[in-house]
Amino acid sequence: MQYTISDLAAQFDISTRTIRYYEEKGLLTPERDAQGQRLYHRKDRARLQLILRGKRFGFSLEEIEEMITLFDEDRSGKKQLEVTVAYGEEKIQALNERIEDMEALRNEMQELHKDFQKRLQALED
Amino acid sequence: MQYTISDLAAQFDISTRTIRYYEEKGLLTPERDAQGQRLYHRKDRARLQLILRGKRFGFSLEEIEEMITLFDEDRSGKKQLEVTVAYGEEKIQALNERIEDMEALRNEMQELHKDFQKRLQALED
DNA sequence: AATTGACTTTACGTTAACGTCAACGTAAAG
DNA sequence: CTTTACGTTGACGTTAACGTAAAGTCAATT
Repeated sequence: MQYTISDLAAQFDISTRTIRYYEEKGLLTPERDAQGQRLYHRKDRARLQLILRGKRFGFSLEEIEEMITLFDEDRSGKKQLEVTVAYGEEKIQALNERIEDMEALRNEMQELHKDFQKRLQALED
Repeated sequence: MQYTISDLAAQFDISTRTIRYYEEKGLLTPERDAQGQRLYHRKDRARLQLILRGKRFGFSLEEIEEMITLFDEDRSGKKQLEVTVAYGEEKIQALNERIEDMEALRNEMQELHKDFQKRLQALED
């Protein structure tokens, strides 16, 4: 399964410029066909999806790059593996905190929402 | 309990410029003392906290403004209440989707992390 | 053969979210 | 009374993350 740049743009509802920009920044490295056109495969698509997901949580492209290259390179040496594992744990922990934080926000909003619903009920009686 | 601008800046580890910027954009409206200095109270502090929380999830200041004014104004009329309640439900739903999305990201990272741990274990035997 | 459509690169433009600097006011401390 | 610390309002600077326009390539269609 392979995609052209506008295929991906359509799928994710972003501009081709955006995709090329991610490549400029080193976040994507698609193949090229005989005419020099970009060819994206399953793996490139997954990467793009990760990028967009990260963006939705307020991570900068720089942070996202860190996160995806973290588990992407050949880290065969033991030392390298140790660093990767330790750093990965940090990142996952940070993610967990963020999730909790977001749940707190949702709960706050739900409380407020309940209040408003009550007031509406009172009016409807 | 009241705070000066640098009190808040220190508490949240942001610059005073940032706080003034949020005021420029209408997100904060602190009192002024006799000398024209900004005075922040409990409610202002809570608002700032909400703003910063929203930022961490990649919401723009414009979106954040929407969310905080949503439950902030005097919406006494039934029509107003209905609109607020309906809109609030939408926002909460969006938040929930975002939380799920974030959990998906965390799970992906955890899977990768496990792989690396296994490879490390294999080396250590 | 000419047009259409999708792609390419290069380069300048734009906006949000601040940083930074200048010039000034005020109040407390030494 | 001067210094120090903290506040104020402009106003210009900066950076990330794209938008947009120009000029060209290539393959398929008319």
